[in-house]
Amino acid sequence: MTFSLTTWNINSVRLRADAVIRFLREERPDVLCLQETKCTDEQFPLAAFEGLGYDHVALNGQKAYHGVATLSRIPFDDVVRQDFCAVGDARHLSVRLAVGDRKIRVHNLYVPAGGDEPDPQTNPKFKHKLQFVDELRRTDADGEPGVSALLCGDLNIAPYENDVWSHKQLLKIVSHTPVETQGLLTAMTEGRWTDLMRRHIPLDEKIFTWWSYRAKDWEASNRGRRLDHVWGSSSIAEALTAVTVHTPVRGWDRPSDHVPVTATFSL
Amino acid sequence: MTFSLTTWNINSVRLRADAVIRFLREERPDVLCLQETKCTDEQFPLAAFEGLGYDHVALNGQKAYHGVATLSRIPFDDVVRQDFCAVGDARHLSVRLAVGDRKIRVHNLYVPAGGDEPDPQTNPKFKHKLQFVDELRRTDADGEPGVSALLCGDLNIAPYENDVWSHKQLLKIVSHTPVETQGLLTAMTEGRWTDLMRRHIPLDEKIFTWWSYRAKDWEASNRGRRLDHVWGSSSIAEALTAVTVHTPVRGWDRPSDHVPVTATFSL
DNA sequence: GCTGGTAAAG
DNA sequence: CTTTACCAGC
Repeated sequence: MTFSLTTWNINSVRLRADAVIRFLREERPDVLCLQETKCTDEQFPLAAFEGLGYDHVALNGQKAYHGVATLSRIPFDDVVRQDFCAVGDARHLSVRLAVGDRKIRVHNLYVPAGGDEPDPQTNPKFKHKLQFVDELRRTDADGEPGVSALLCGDLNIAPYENDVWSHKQLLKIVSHTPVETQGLLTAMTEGRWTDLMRRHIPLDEKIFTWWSYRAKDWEASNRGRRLDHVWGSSSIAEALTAVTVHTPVRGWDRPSDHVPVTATFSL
Repeated sequence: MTFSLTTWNINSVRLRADAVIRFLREERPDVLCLQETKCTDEQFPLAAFEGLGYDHVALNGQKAYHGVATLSRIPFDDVVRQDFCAVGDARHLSVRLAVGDRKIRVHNLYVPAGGDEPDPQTNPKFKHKLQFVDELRRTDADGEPGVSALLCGDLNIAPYENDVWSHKQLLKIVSHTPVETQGLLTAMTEGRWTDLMRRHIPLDEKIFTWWSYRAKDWEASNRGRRLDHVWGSSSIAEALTAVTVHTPVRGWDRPSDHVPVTATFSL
């Protein structure tokens, strides 16, 4: 039995509902985790997604900023919203569902971007980001007995050298500074998570899931970063069969700056 | 010798420089008075209008709001900017030019819209509008000996019954309330102006120069108003040969909500 | 630099 | 409905 999950920072779900529909029609993942929906739960374009088979939708939205949503073909046993850093941001949503007799917890996360200056003393956004990642250490892949876990989303950190177009040029750029990359890898390790994208694609191969809107020709310059991630508990990591970065989506009309990433499992 | 003048609320001259160029190429009025340029004099797209023969440009702009500009094929003898209501708004610009041996003063005006509620007690925007129109009474068509005068622009008032799509339905709507229409007609009379559009087009014929952006199909519903005007001193009113409301311009790509109005004279 | 949402104005 | 400014994000 296969199971697939996609994570996608959609950068306004209202503006890109059509892109979401196209993606769901073409790829049909079992679960789609969206970040940066940028709308309240009331504003979420639920009607647009009807009739596609994604009858189970969990929302954690807020006005204008952030916001996460999980759409699923499989019903949820449980929905949890965690208020990281207790600031009231809509940045986390987890659901539990059952695939056959396997229970799976799916965390959907949107880590703060962190602003421009990589100094927690002077930049409160960067401090917030570091605190968020620190708090993420407590999210345990094996926290629920008998439940496998997946954690995906826009983590806004590119931890490895080949997660950015130029390791050297980005060492002082927020998303690839040592304090962030170390923090993220620490959270991953302490939480007993496996980086599924890197389990499938070797560390010496570049992976990008995000290309800035600033570049005239994102494809030609290809100055991307891997900001989006899929992590799994050991129990589910063993079942991973494929990871797909949907790069062509960046070339769609009026695209998000992030592309979807799909992990597929044989359970 | 013919002379023609066009008034046009352009609703951002930067966004619609191409429309202005198209209009000038097709119609070639001697003078074009623009309102709602929505830019400072530094931001005005002067370069875009080069090579069309409109070498004489007078500007009274401000950041983001209001702003008037007069483009001319005939040089100016004089330029005056009047600060109506002494609030520092860029809503007036007058130039003087010579056509043969006739001197003409051309006033270019953008009267405040006045907000939604037609009550000067509760709505300061409406109070401002009424004060502006009151001050307009002092603009005299015969103020300069030996100089004919034209006054044009977006006066934001539709004074006659056939200046709106429904007199009855608009009596309490700002732009057609009795206090405004009476105020405008008083200013016209006291200033010894002739309504040139209504000299050419009889009062029992509807004239519209503006259609709301809000209507789905402006042409089908045709719920317009005559908010734009051309007035003249008696001396030049006698020379009027035609008035053209350029209605098709409302159907151009990404149009202004106002269309140009041209008055033509045989001097 | 390009994108998004908000808010005010018309 | 449209435009502008402003703010935030990346």
